[in-house]
Amino acid sequence: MHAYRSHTCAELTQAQVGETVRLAGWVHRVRDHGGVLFIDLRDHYGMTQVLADPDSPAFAEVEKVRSEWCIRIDGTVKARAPELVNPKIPTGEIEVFVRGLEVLGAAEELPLPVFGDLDYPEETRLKYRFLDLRREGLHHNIMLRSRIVASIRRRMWDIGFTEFQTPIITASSPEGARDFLVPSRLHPGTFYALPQAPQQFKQLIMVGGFDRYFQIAPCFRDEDPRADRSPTDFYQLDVEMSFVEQEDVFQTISPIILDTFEEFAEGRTVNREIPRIAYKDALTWYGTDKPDLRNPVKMQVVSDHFRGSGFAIFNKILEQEGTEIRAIPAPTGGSRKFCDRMNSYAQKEGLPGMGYIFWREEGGETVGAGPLAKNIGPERTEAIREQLGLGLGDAAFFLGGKPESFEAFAGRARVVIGDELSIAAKDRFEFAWIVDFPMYEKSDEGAIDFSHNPFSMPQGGLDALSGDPLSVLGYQYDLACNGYELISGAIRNHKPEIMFKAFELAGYGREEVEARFGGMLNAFRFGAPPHGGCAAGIDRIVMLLADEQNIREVIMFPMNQRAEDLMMGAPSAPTNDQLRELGLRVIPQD
RNA sequence: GCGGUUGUAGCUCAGUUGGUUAGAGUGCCGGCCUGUCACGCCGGAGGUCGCGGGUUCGAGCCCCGUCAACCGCGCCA
Repeated sequence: MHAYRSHTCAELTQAQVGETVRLAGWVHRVRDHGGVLFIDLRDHYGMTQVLADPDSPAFAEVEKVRSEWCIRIDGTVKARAPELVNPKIPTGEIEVFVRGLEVLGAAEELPLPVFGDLDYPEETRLKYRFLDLRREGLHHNIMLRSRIVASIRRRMWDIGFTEFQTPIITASSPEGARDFLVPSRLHPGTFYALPQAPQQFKQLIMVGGFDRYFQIAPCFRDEDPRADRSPTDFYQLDVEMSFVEQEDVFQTISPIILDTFEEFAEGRTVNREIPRIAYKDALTWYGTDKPDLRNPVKMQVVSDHFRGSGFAIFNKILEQEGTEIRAIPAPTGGSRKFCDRMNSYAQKEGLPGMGYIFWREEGGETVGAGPLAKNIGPERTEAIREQLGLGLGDAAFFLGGKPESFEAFAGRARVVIGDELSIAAKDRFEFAWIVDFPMYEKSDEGAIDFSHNPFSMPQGGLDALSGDPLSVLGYQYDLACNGYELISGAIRNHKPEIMFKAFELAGYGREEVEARFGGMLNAFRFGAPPHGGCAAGIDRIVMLLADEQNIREVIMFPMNQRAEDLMMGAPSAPTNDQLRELGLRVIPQD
């Protein structure tokens, strides 16, 4: 007999009745009736009820075990009488009569119960992650993650991609997020950095003559976390291909994502036709570049209806350059109560307020109501209703000014409206490729800076870079799904002269670009192929498929909100010896 | 760095307008119980009400400060 088990806790059926078996696992639950005592024994695979009574030589020992002790039992498989069968578990037709017991690991009183499905504080869960991982929900999520990763990897191989590993200890990349630095012992005073992504390596792999690379790659960024963003490290499906245009990347990656989502959808539907939405349109219609398209609310520009109208506030706004009035339609939101609530929401968010019109019945007709409708009169109100495609019982909210001043709020308001009115579809995955990202943006100080990836190819190539930088679009794209950015990618800029020009517009001199990206730039001088790719957030894909709102629910050992590992005690102070060897001194913080 | 929410028994929570000895469930300890599968019944232990200060005859509750956790903003090419 094996030292620990002959079967798993999910394996035994009536076929083994009468056999002597050995099981090992954790005590999930004890039910002690004095004369007979039941234990639900749990392992990774499932649950088996074991029992003992005074006829068992191990009875006295079995009476002592408590929740979450790790034990091994020897016993005989018994069929349960029909009325005693437990249909809730696969092993419910049998039970094991215990004749021998070995305690493999006793447990103290638990800081976190494994049994049951109550919610517990994040702090406790993270500190005792090993207990939380025993619980059904998290255990299931982690297994799901593993299956999703395996599925993606198989799919990538199936269409001719190969996986390569890239360095973890590497050079700092000056753009983008904060680096995690690693001090060099051999070269005191210098530092390696952990890669924010294998970006430059995967491009060098293409220059190296390989094609269709992928990697489930760890990425390291020293930024503050969010519910959908892990601090310190996370995983990406990193992809790069040679001799491709943007459309080739879409055609290659879309099926991978769609098929993976369908495989794990469990009844949820997946939109197979992925729309392409220009970045600019996404901001206008949804107020964000990662719209949740399950929400039917689509904002529209309605400036013309207010130009020269009786509504002085918007009139005045429209006199200024670059201003717009936009409407957020709110189907079924046509009550004063709801409109007022949204108006105060806007005020809470720091805006002066949101004008609104709602349509109600008056003398057998659908008429627009509310102060704004009074101001602009019935004709304009009706024209707005027609443009927005609204009707009786609906409402619309209005925001005015320079789009960048209210766009982000409009996006949030759209989500709140969708939630409050319960008009967003559930049980769906709605994807959209967001395309035509601008190459540059104006910083708060007015300087021109890269708005996204500086390694992207500008649409129109070198010629496009001689005009207004702010109007240059890049071959750069995101895949949005249900309000999350799942994928980000680009066709890369593989021509040194275009790269110098692109960086020059953002204020980087030739020497600086040479110093910072010399490795990659040099490679582009020796026959670089046109190439492009993308990176998909593994953690977010799993989060969506696991129907979780927080990324920690799909990461085995996550950091807390302050990037601390409460279980391992990271970060921690180095020893003086370590510091001396590295030539470092810690400056005390105030 | 800023804003919001939360902090009471090992765990999950309740605690009225500021008023006697701060409660419940669960877990733990002891006792009873031979068919439970959230077993049941009886008893017991277990509290710096996050911490510090203030107001008050009296503070878990009100005020100020502070710490921690989470969510959001900034940040995240």
